Amino acid sequence: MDRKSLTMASNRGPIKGEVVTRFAPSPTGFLHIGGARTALFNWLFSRHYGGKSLLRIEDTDRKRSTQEAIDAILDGLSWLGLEYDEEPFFQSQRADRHAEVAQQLLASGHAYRCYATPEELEEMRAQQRAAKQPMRYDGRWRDRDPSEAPEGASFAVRLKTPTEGETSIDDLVQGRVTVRNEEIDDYIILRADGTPTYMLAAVVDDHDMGCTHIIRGDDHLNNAFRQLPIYHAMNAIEGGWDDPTYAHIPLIHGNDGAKLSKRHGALGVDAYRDEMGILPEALFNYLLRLGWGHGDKEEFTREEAIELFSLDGVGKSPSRFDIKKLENFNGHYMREADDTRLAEIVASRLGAEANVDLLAKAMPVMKTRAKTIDELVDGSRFLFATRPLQMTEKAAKLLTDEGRQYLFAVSQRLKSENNWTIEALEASTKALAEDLELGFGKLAQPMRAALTGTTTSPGIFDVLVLLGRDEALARIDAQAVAPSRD
RNA sequence: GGCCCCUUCGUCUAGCGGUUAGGACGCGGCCCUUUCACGGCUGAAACACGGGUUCGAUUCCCGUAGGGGUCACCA
Repeated sequence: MDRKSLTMASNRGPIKGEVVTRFAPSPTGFLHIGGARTALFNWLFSRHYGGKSLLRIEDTDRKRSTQEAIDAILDGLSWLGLEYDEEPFFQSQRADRHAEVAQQLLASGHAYRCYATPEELEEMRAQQRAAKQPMRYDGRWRDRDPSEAPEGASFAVRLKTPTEGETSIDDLVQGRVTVRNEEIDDYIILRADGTPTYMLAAVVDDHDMGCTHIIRGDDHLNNAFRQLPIYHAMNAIEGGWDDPTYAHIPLIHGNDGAKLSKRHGALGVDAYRDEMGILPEALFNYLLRLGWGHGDKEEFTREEAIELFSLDGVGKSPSRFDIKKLENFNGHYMREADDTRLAEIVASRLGAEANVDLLAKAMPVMKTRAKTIDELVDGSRFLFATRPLQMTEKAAKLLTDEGRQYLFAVSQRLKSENNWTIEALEASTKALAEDLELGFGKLAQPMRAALTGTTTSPGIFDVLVLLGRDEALARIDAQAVAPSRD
């Protein structure tokens, strides 16, 4: 089956094994939320059809590309579990190939030399701007005879794009989109210094990598109409350059509806992992649901996502990033997560004093009380606190004279309790409350303060058992005061 | 400014001519309860506006308004 019938079959889905997608970030910064979702959709799409997922680093802007950014992107992708079927391609290593295609285009008359200087072009745009005319290259060198070229002047190579008619794409997300060809100017494919521009490099790489589907942000929608003429020209020259199928997914906006920028929480995925304590499966699920839906279903495992994902479930309107919902997913996945795994993550943040075994034991009662790893870490600190405990303001208020006297009574009672289990401790503490004719809370809150230094914690008997008899009694005794005689 | 795209509760979304417009997050209430959570129940909350087409429009078409994207020898 050739590419054409593949495209035509797109509403029923491509044929298994023939799909090749790519994620093509430019390494000028971390992997942000929008890029991560684009990567996710590409990956899911090709996995769904049993195709190939490729990765291409668009590092042709050497000034802005950094190794740190490349590492951060690779790291973020693997953390999310998006693995690729081949080693990453580096666009900068393919400049010769790009130039080669530019020469083919030039030799065949699909491109031409433009001797206009940057200053000259800037002036042209200024005039267009002033006259409120569309700003585009006016084709001043398009039909000039090569003999008119200034002696020894440098030139850029421009693509000779069609001037009449119109071009339509059947975008898998946007539907049919049509643009008049006159809107597309003759843009530069090879700079005066002989290096390729993005517009050329992306097309050549997509073709050479065999990409069948181009899934990217809809900020590239206009680029499709600029890139297609290269496919058409090369197809005329040597054949085999069929149009790819496009899918332009809407962008993610910040909470205020503006484009997601660094100010708006366009953090790198590493920040969600390291600073907030988000689990990869939570971000995966959240990103999946941002712009894509499948009926009422909210939670998806990786396998379900691969099974159910399709581009016609992707909406056309931009969506806003909502940290609350991400946190909700995170809480959900933490509750499902393996206790030892969570304990290890928490321990690595707590440092030397942490004990993974104790954390793992505590995790069942800790993790229902946290939405992020950060909260889990904070909630776990009391386990490793040293006496005298730091009291929060609220906890200190609980330790009134009365409260301290209750603690004394509790201490007396628990010291005679040899069976240090939740059930036994609960039975004797509640019996004490009855003896004293007190509500159980009157005893529990001062205990919580004395044992944890805070007013919120897991159930008080869980705390008692987790700390162990000696430490628990020591903490209570540290705050207890014997009732005065009078 | 030209071109392109978008518009269902505050947010993410379901809906694909006839529904009491559904779910989730968040928010309020109740239950559970030793705190905080979790969990359960429950409540408030939306089809941007104006024209058509149609027996009937959230759904199809055209405008208006609002929002977004893009117009480099950046990617």
